[in-house]
Amino acid sequence: MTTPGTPAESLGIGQVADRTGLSVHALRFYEREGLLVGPVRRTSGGRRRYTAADVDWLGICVRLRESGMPLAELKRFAGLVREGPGNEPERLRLLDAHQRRVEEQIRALEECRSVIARKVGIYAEHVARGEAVGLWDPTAAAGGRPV
Amino acid sequence: MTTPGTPAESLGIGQVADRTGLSVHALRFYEREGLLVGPVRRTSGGRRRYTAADVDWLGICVRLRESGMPLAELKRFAGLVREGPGNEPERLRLLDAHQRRVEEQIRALEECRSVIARKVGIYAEHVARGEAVGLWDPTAAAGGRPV
DNA sequence: CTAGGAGCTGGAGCGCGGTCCAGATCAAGT
DNA sequence: ACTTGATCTGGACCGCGCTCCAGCTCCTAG
Repeated sequence: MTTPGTPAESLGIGQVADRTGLSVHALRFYEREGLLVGPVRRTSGGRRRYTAADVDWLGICVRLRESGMPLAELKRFAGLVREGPGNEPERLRLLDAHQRRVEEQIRALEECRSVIARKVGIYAEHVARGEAVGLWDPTAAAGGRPV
Repeated sequence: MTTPGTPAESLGIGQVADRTGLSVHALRFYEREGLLVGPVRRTSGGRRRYTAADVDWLGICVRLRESGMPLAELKRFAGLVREGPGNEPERLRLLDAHQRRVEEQIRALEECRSVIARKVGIYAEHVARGEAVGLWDPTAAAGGRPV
């Protein structure tokens, strides 16, 4: 698809920031921290030029981060990829473990949601009743928890 | 031992820590930060005694925190509850807004999960069939499959 | 009575994940 | 040439949410 070494296909840091949702600060930070698979190419003037592959990788980084992977682990993953073929089982273990954590997170969030939804329901009812009656009556304990 | 022979209706900070999953440090911190609805009762010796209502409230705090509510907002909520009846609509708005954020989080996580699951699938396939074959060369990134 | 563990306070410190600043350089438009 | 804006580097700094420390007190078990 892309002719190797074609500079026209590369993006500046600002454009990459736009596309990935990361700030330019974060992009430089990630690079410094070794979260990228390869070194970012530079123009003669020293500006970063990101390839499509760089952007793809950053997209993955964003997903992994969004789902709670710590930078340290992301760094480990980047390291494995950087090493090249041979460690796929390890990459798989890492991703798979993360996936399980994500599933657990979703489960936990759903539980939170249902707890909150119940509270919302209670308040909605109180509010509806209060507005129907006019004002809430502080003396009415209403037989429920105030929370 | 671990369990002081204390009256049933109130709990020491350690017991509350056990029941809520918060550390004793966190419990004292939350109190200092005004995240509790009322002041915690004390023994004559100055030790905290938590009521069931305190523990209930802390349970809610834990859920809200787990689902990403910042302490500042939790504090605001605590403040509203502390004020007593009259501000239910505001409490409702707060909880409802949070609930929506939680739902958005779940959505985002599910998207991440599916992206990750796809990667896991790819790696699983590679690992299953590729132990003997050279898989993918990171240096030949141009035009190659993304990681 | 004594020992040892749980709890107290105020305040310092920490890990994470960036964010921001200063001061310089590069690149593009007019 | 000049201006404007994007980008560069190294390092300082920040917000959040706790966590830990020192030094002391309380309280119960043996």
